[in-house]
Amino acid sequence: MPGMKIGDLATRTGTNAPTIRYYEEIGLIPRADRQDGGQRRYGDEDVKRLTLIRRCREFGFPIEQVRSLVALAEEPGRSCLEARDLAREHLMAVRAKLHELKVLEQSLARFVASCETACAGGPGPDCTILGDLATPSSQARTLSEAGQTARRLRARR
Amino acid sequence: MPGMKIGDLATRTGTNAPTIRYYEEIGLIPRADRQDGGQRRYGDEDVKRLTLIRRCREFGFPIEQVRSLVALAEEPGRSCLEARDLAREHLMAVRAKLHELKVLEQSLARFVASCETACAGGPGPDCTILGDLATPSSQARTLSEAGQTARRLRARR
DNA sequence: GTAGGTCTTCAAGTAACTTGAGGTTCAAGA
DNA sequence: TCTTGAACCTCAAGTTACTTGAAGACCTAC
Repeated sequence: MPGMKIGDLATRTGTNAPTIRYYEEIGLIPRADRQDGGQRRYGDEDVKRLTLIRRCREFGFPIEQVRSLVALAEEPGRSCLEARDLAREHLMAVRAKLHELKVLEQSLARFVASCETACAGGPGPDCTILGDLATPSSQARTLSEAGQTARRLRARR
Repeated sequence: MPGMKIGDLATRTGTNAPTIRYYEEIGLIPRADRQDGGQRRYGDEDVKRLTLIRRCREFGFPIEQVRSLVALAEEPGRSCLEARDLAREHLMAVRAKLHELKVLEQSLARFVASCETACAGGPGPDCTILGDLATPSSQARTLSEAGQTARRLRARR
């Protein structure tokens, strides 16, 4: 009776139940306590852990990267500098993604807006505005650099 | 001699060459012109198309979603309203992601900063700050809602 | 003309889930 | 107390989106 079951944890963290079982299987989260019938029970720290995991996964950080971040979060006695460096690298990658995402957002917003005014009703023939969406970003290297970062992060386990 | 080869397109868009071949195979990009020896040649519009594709993929939009967006970008005569609606849905999803990413960025930044001051040198024992990273976001539903959106977008082909 | 880097196809491998089958558990209502 | 239906269990197979490898062809530069 203490703690929530897998379905509750799932809805609270925006994860599917099978995914949670999968994470347990690969050891990304610790094996959950079972009650008599064998059903898993979870507590608040499981919500926290899984939230962190999902947030990272949502933005393309590979499981192995997430695993090391989670490990740092769990063992507080470990080298603080190591944690900081890992977090800093993570942060840089996140910022690169943030930048790219803003570019995408602006292009889309501009597209929707011009759609609104251009073809107010019928099928407009001059709706080539999407071309704008596809222009390589100002520096023309941001995308590939973000890729680089991601790949580098992946490489170092 | 006209146009660039696959390696050039790859570096310009931050894509691997095999991925480009794969995209051609599944029909996400049109079959490239070949020169005598059978090697693919690309032009500027290929850079644009692939940039758009990669930008969308980078943020988790499934291939089939990207396919329809690209299709809209190619056929300008098509229903403008349809394009707008699709783009608008896309935009909402992007904004949700943007919000989540900002939360992640701030948590990471705060973590790095407090690491800086707390353990300026040796291994600090009180480095439990990572717990902060894992707190469910303010509304406690943002993450799952973003998931919802993504799933809905995926569902409608 | 030959060396090496880049290209070709095709097949198999990988990551991170997702879905399905077939059965068990549990809380709630009759 | 019994029963029924939703939610759980395990295990296996399927899916998406690539990635890697093998074995060979091409092409530019010396």
